[in-house]
Amino acid sequence: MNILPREFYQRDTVIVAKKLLGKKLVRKIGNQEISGIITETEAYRHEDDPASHAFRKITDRNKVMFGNVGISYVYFTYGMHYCFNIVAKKSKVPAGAVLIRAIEPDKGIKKMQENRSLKDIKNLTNGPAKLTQALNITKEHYGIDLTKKSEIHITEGIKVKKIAESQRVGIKKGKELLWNFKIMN
DNA sequence: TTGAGGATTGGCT
DNA sequence: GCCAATCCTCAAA
Repeated sequence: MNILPREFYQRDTVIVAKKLLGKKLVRKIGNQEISGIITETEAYRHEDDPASHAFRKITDRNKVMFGNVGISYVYFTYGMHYCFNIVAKKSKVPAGAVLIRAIEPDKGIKKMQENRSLKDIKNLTNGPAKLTQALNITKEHYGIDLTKKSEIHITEGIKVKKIAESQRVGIKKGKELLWNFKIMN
């Protein structure tokens, strides 16, 4: 399966968020492979988006959002959860990233069940902090290049028939923007 | 230097 | 439906 090239992420953040639906998120742990199809994403941009971590200015945490595209942005929140994002923006814009909110388990389901201490497949990776736990993604994976065949990368996946747009989840500002995207297959 | 709050989840009522 | 868990980040003083 082909890894998505850097240029894929060199477009408007909202476009990339939609295009990432149906793609495959692959996590390699030693010689084992865990993967899932991306089924829900959200776009977070820059100064036009008050909900974005990059809204105010560059800091130690959000600095990768201002850097090269196709890089992972992992952050820690609520004292117990990690969320996984991919830096994506057109070249004119200084910052932006796509939050991966849900995936559908593909390979390594048994390993995901171990990581989550849960058997129920439909609840394994259907939330932003659930999928990082299932794929064992932590702040160790902050700033890694997803266009290389490393621990985490994104490949071509399935065809998407229809995309549903809605308000983003769990934010206070910027709710009027319909930048949450889900697969409707 | 400090403390308020967070792109969430799961368990309990 | 409600709320605790839990700790890192950043804005404000």
